[in-house]
Amino acid sequence: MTIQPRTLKGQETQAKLLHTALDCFAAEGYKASSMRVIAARAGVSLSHAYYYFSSKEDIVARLLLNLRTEQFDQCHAALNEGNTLESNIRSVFTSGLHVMQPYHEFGPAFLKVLLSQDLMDNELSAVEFSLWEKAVSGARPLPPLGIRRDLPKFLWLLSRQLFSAWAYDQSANQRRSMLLMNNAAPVVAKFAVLCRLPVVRSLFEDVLSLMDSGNSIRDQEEGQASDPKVFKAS
Amino acid sequence: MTIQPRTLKGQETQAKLLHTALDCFAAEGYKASSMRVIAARAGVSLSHAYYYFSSKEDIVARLLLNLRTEQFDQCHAALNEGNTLESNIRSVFTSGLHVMQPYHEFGPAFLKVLLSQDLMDNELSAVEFSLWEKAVSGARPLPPLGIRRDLPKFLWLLSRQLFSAWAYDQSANQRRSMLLMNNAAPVVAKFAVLCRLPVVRSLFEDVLSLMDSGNSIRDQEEGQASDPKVFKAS
DNA sequence: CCGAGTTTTTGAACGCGTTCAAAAACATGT
DNA sequence: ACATGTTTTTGAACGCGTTCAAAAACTCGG
Repeated sequence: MTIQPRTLKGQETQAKLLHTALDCFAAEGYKASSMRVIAARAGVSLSHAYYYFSSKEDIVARLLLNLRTEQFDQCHAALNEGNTLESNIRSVFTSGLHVMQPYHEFGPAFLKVLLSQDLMDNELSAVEFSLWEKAVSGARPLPPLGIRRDLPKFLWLLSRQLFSAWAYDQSANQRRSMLLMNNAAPVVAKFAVLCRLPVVRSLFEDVLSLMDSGNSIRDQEEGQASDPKVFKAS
Repeated sequence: MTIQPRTLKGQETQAKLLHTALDCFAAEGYKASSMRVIAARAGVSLSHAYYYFSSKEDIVARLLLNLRTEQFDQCHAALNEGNTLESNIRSVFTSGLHVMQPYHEFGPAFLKVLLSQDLMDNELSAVEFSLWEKAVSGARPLPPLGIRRDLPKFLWLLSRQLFSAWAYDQSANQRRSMLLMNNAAPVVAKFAVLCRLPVVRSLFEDVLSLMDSGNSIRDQEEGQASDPKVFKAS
C-alpha cells in the first residue's frame, strides 16, 4: 500500500492496478505474474506500479487479506448455528482450504508475508482471530469455562502452524493438509473436554504460556537497555 | 551439489568454491554474498559456480548441514552423562542456538531449504533426528516406556516448529526464541512424566498421529488405499 | 492566463539468480 | 602426432524486483 492517492484518478488507478494484479495472479500464477506483466496489463508503466505498491509482497499481502475476508463471509453464518466445537473448527478449516486452494502455489509467498509482519497488530490477524472467536463462542455445548477465554488464541496459533504445513504441501490437491486439519479438529475438541481435569488443564496453560513467550504482543521493548550485549561483527 | 567432479582438480575447485562461499556468508552476510561475489572471491567465473552448485539455495543447504553437524559434535558428549530429560532437551536447544546465532539473518533462507526438501529422507534430518534420539535414550531417569519410542520424533518435529519461530524472530539477539526454548524444555519433560496417566498418554498419541498424518514418510501413495477418508473439493 | 508547487507517470538503469551455447583444457585410443 | 570424446570454464544474455531522477499533468492563488 504505502501511499494513499490524493486525487480521485489516483485512487482509481490504484484500484485498477490492484484488481489487475489479482486477476493476473488467478489467471497466470505467481511466477508468471511479474511486476512488468501486471503493470502492462493495467496499462501503466512498471515504475508506476511501484508508486502505488511498495513491493510485490505488498500486493500479495493484499490478496491474502482479501482471501481471508472472503473466508470470513463464507463461514461466519455456519458458526452461529449451535454446532459442536469440533464441527465449528472443521468449518473454519475447510472454508479456509476452499478459499485458498486456487492460490496454493502462493503458499511460500503468503507465509513470508505472514511471518514478516507483526504477529498481533495488523488487519489480517484480526480477521483470522475473530473467526476463531466465533468458532468458540458459537459452539454448543460451550467449552469448559476455564479455557474458554484462551481457546481462540490457541486455535488461531494452531491454525497458523497448519497453514505453514499447507503452504509447502506437495501432495496431490494438498490432501495431506486436508487430512491433517480434519484430524486436528476432533483432537482439539477432545483436548478441550479433558481440560476439565486439572492435570490436562495445567498442561494447556503451560502450552499456551509457551506460545505466548515466543510470540509476545509487546515486541521491541528492549528500549534503551542498560547493558546491551551488542555483538558487532568486526 | 548436483555434480560430483570426475577429476581431482574439479573436486578441489568445488571444495574451494564451497569454502569461499561459507567464508563469504560469515563475513558479508546473506544479501551481500551474491553468486557473483562468491564466484569472484573464489577466482572463477559466475557460470562456473553454477557448474558445481545448481543454485544459491544449494549452497545454503550445505551451510545448514555443516552447522547441524557442528551442533552434533558440540553436544553429543553432554547427552550421555545421565542428566535429566529436561536438561538434555535444553542442551540440544542451546547448542543449536549457539551454532546458528551468527547466521540468524539466514533464517528465512534456511527455512525455505528445510521446507522444500523431503521431510524424512535427507542427511540433514538424519543428523537432527539422531540428536533427539540421544537426548531421550541418554536421559536419567528414562522417560516412560510407552512413549520412549516416539518421543524423539515428537521432539524433532517440535524443534522444527521452534526453529521456524527463531528464523523470523526480530527481538534483540533472538531473546524471544531463547526464552521460548528454555520454557519448552520443562513443559515437555513434565508432559513426558504425565504420560504415565492414560488420559494424557492418549492425548500424546493423538498429537503424534496428527503430526504423522501431516508429514507422512510415505508421500504420494494416493494409489488404491483401502478406505481412505478422502475429501475431494468440488 | 501565468507561474509555483504538488501529484502522477515515465524511461533508464542496477544488481540479482539463472541459463546456454560455445570455447578451452584435458584424457585417451590409434 | 593426431583426431575424438569428455570434462571444465567462460562470456553474454534473459527476466526478475527494485530504485531514481526527471518529465508530464494537474492544482490553484495572483
